[in-house]
Amino acid sequence: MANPRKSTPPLAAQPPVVRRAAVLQPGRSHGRPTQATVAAQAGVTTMTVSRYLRSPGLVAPPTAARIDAALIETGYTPNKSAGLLAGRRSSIVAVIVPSIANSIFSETVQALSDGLQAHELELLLASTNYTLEREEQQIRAVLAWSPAALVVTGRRHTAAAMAMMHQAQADGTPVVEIWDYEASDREIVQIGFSHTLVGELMAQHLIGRGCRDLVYVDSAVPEDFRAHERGTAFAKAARAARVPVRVLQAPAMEPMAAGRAMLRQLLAQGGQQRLGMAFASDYPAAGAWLQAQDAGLLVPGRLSLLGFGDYPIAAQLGSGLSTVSVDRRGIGSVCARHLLASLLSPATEAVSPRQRVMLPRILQRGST
Amino acid sequence: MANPRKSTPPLAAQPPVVRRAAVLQPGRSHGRPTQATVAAQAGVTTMTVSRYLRSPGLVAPPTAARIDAALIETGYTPNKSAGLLAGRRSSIVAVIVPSIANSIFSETVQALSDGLQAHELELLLASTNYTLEREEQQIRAVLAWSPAALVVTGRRHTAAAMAMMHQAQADGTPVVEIWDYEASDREIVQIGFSHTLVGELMAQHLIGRGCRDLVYVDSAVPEDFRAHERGTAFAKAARAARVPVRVLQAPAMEPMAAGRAMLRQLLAQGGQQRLGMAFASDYPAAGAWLQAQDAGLLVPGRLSLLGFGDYPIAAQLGSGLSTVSVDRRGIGSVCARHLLASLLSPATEAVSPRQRVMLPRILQRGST
DNA sequence: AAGCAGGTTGTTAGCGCTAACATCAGATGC
DNA sequence: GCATCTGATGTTAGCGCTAACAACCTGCTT
Repeated sequence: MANPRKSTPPLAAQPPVVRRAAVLQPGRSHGRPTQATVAAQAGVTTMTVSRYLRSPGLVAPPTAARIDAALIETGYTPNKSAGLLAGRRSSIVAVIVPSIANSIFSETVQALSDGLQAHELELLLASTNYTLEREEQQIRAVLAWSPAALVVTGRRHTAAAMAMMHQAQADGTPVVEIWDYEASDREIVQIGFSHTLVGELMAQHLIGRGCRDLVYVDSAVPEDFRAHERGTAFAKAARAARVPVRVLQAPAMEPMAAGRAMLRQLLAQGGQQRLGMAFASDYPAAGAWLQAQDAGLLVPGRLSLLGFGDYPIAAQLGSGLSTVSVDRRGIGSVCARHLLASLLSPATEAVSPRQRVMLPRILQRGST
Repeated sequence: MANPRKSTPPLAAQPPVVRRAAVLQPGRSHGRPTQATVAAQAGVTTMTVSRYLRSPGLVAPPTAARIDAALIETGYTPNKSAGLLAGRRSSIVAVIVPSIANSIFSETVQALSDGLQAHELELLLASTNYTLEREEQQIRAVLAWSPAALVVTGRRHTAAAMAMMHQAQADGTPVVEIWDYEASDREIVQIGFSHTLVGELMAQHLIGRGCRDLVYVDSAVPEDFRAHERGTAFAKAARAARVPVRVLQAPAMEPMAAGRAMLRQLLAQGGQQRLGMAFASDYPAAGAWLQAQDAGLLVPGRLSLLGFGDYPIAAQLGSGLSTVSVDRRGIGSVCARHLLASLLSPATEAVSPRQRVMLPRILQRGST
């Protein structure tokens, strides 16, 4: 835990935001109606209002009706901060992903959200922009809201982040890592698939389709460890099969444009063999596909293209872009099930390890 | 002189990994270290710890050092709920968008987030999945967290949602509608552009490029009001120019596939004129582009295609897909600036109406 | 020497809500 | 008729933190 602020701008001690009703009672009150307002209106105590809101069955029908009327009349909005503070039961599940925009995670998040919604759990979503440092910050930030559970992406974190995760788990907050599944001695639950396996499958597929010159176009993002891991496994598998292989990093530009650029660059270098290119995602693969088409290159005769992720675009390109399909939604829904189970009965592990491993699958289409 | 009167090191006494003892003190405490834990450790009162955390300059250096050490040793995590409750000062900006996954909004959200980050404001993001009812629920839900500001998408809402927005605004919480800008008598600040104008521009562009048979392929989502609005304006402008026009709803399938399907359907119907198709987004337009290519159709000779949004894919397709460029990031950053201004000085409106209107722009590429 | 400014820390009193228990009717049993 | 139970509501005491102000230190006037 680092200290919150290092350098001290002595006068800049101003709070970032002042949100107060302009002129109010001497009291510190918000101005908004509270349970006390409702209670007064309905002629009961706040406890009865609270009780009615959280378990209406315990309140006598006539009283309930009065409270109901008062709720509407006052326009009461609950104050979750107060509820959380007093009740010590959180309705928040904190989820930290590398990127919100990236649709590869958004489907998982959607599935997770769907699975939790029925149980009145809300999602607190944060993104790290693919940096571990920012992830650490975000974990710290979301923990300040005392979430009921914490979900992070991948199994690589800063030491401080790991410490917080373990601390949270020790305090009884379920912690889950998604989008990865690799043997480890840690006690954090993983839900995902093996990126090593994906890399191997990709290499095997391209070799099986007759490629004798392999290239893995790696993600340009330094901290996209999962993409790198697929690349490493890809290269290893290729070498094991005695097929020449290169791992090249995509240029740091828009992914489809990067795919185009990579193919141009490779073609400029010449080479006789049937070239097999595997990509860190479908987008650069699609870019390369379009580039190949513009260049009049025979796909898959001269060039085979294999993407990753099974994004919609892969199915739309001509005879289709081969890709690796992973159960993005599955990760989210299994995660939801796991969390619900462990929140309801902390002792048991309701979702078995077997259910937490997803199996990646090669989707062969026209490009290989 | 850190003098621990309370000789209870609460953390050291805990065994390494135990699921939060059910056998804790009779108290209702969480178990996690609080400011009181830190204060005891540092030999000061909680107030001094609180003070140090929020304005370090007010604490004497030696004390600050002791507190710093205590913070690290205890592994203190702040409790935002308690802080919010006591301080009545929120660091949350609630943002409600139709879809998180949809990259059209994610860039705006990203820009907004970037703009707020420097001021220690966090984003509470919620999505409506394009239904007004769900939007109302989400507004209700986020208001329970007493956000410092509320940002919603578009200008159509349920009556109850509108009531909550106005109530919030009356209570001093800035409320902003993004992604739309149309004259109205309400007092909610809008930041965006006129979708009517976009529709007109699209029609004019296609007509200008010689199309004499126009089609607007509308969004399949019933509550994507902004797409419908563009379509309505498109049709109106075409009729004004005495050019035949149809507005067709895309089939409810994956957007690119829907674009393909629409073009197939139109071609099956025949027609001699130069066809001009405008789409609700670049994705179906890209689908149609791919379909046209597969069918060997002359673009833009026989068929002109015009997308919306200027997504990356538009630039990648052959000689490019013409589209409408809107300043997605701009909406977010102007919104951030506006919120910061009105949070700091609620009275003034720092961002002028002129700055809040974005101008859509036709981006002509190879497809028209 | 008393007074005073300015910096540093402590005290008190909540914020809005809820757990745990207490209370008090009316209904039931014998 | 009295003890007992059940159901409905109230009372008390916080949750962890912070606003407001009080108290206490220097060091320096006057």
